[in-house]
Amino acid sequence: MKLIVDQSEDVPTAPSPYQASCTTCRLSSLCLPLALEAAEIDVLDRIVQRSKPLQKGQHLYRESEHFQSVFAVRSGTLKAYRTTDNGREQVTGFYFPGEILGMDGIGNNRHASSAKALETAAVCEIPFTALETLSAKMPHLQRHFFQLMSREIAEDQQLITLLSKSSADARIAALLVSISTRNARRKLSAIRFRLSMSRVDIGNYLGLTVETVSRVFSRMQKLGVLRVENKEIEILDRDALVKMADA
Amino acid sequence: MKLIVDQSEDVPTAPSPYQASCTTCRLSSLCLPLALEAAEIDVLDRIVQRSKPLQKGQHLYRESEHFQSVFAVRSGTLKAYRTTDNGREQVTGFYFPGEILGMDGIGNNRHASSAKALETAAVCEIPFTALETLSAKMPHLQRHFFQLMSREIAEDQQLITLLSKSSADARIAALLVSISTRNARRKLSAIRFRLSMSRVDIGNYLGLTVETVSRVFSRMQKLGVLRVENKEIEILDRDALVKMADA
DNA sequence: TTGCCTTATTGACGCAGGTCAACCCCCGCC
DNA sequence: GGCGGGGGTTGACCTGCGTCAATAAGGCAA
Repeated sequence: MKLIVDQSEDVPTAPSPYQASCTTCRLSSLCLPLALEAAEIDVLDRIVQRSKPLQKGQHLYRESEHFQSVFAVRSGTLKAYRTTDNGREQVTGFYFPGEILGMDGIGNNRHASSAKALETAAVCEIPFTALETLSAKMPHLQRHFFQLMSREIAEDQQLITLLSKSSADARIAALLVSISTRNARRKLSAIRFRLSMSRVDIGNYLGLTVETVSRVFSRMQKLGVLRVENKEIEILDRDALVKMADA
Repeated sequence: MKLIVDQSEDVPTAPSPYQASCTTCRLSSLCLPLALEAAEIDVLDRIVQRSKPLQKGQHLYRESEHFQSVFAVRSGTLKAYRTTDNGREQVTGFYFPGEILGMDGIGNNRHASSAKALETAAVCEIPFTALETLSAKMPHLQRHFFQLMSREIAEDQQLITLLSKSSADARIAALLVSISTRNARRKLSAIRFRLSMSRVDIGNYLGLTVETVSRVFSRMQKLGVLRVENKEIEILDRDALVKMADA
C-alpha cells in the first residue's frame, strides 16, 4: 500500500485548495483531533488529504474495494450500505460532518460497505497506515481512535436493539432523536432540520418500507409531535418523541 | 486506573494456576496472539490475567460498570446483552472460545453491555491500558487489535442486515451457519454441535419469539435440513441452510 | 411554461410472526 | 417414586406491517 504523506504530490503549491487545516476546522472538537494537543494536530494534519467535494450520488468507496483510508465528513451527508448475497441493499448508517466512516474496512483490508454522498459532500481522507504509524507515536491519538471504533460498535448495537423488537413508530422516533442530537453537537438546530436522505433510505436503514415511513410521519404529525414538510422536519414535542423511541 | 501487570501480586508462586500461557494455548491462532511473533507473545502473555472459571449464569461484567479490560474466551460460551430504557433485554452477541468481548466499553470507559456465562466458562482478562501501552510498542499488536474491532463492526452490520428484512427462517439459518463456521475454525464439528444458549436467547438475539424459534426448528427438521434433539443440532443439508440464510 | 420522472402519500387487503394458552418433557430434589 | 419448575413444543387466533395500486407532489430540463 503506497502512502502519499506529502500531499504536495497532488497539489503543487498550496497545502490544499479545499481547506486550510485541522487546526482551523470548526469540526475539530468532534473529529479525530479531539483530545490532541496543538502540536499533535499539526502532525495529524500533514497526513490528512483533502480533495474536491463529492457530488450527490457519487461514491466515496465501494464494498470489497481495497481498503486504504478512513474518512472524516467535512460537509454534507453520506450513507453507508452493503449489498446482500441476494442483491438487496441495506443501509448501515448515515454520516454527518465531524463523523468518521470506513472503519469497517480495517478488518480484512477491504471495505465491508459502500459509501455514497446523499448531497454534495466534502470529506477528509486519512490514510490508514499513516494513521497507524502516528498512533503508535501519539498515545492520545491511538486512544482516541480505539474509542471511535468502540463507539461505532456500541452504536451498531443500539441499532440492533432497535431493529430487533421495536415498532415502526419507535424506530422512526429513535432516528429523529439521533439526528437531532447529532445536529445539536454541531451547534445546529435540534428541532428544525432538513432530512438529507430519502424515505426509501430511511425505511431501508430502519427495516421498514417507504409506505410505513410515510404513514408514521403522517401519524406523528397528526399527533402534534412533528411538523413534516417534505424533507423539512420540525420537532414539536421532543419529550414525546423520546418516549416513543423506547416504547 | 491501576494496572496489575505483574500477576505475581495475585498468585504468589506460579504464573497462573489456570493456564500456562498464550504460547501453549491452542486458541492462539484465533485470539490476540495471532500475527504476533514468539517474543511478542511472551510480552503479551505477561499482561494477561487468568482467573477461576465463571459458573453458568455468572456475570463477567455488567453494563455501565467501569471499563478496565477486554476478555478472551478460553472455554465455554458467553452472551452479551444490553437492557433498554424500558427494561427489555437485547442479546447482542454470543462469544465462543478464541473470541474477544468487551470492546464496546472502550468508547466511554464503561461497558456498553453486560456479559454472562451460558455455561461454565474460562476467560483471559486483558487490562486495556496495558494493551494500549503494548500496542504502541508492537505494531503487529496494534494492527491486530484494530482489525479485531473492525471485524466486530462488520459483524454487527451483518446482524443489522439480517434483522432488518430477513424472514424468521433466514435468521435462524444464518445463526446456525455462523455457529457452524466458528466451530470449524476451532477444529470442532461443523455439522454436529450443542447449542449452549436457550431458545429464549436465540429468539432474543434474532428478534423473534421463542415460539417462532421452535416452529422454525421443527419446520427445518421436517424439511430434512436439520436434526434437532433438544440442544443437540445436526446439520443435514448445509447448502440448503446457506441458501435459506439469504432468502 | 410544459412535460417527464422520481419521490412521497394514502387506501385496501393479506400474511408472517406475535400473543395466549395448553401441554409435554426433562431433570433435580425431597 | 413423586413432585415442582424451567424450558420447549404446538395450536388457534390476532395484528402490525408489507404488498399492491392509484394518485399527488416536487424537481429539473428544455
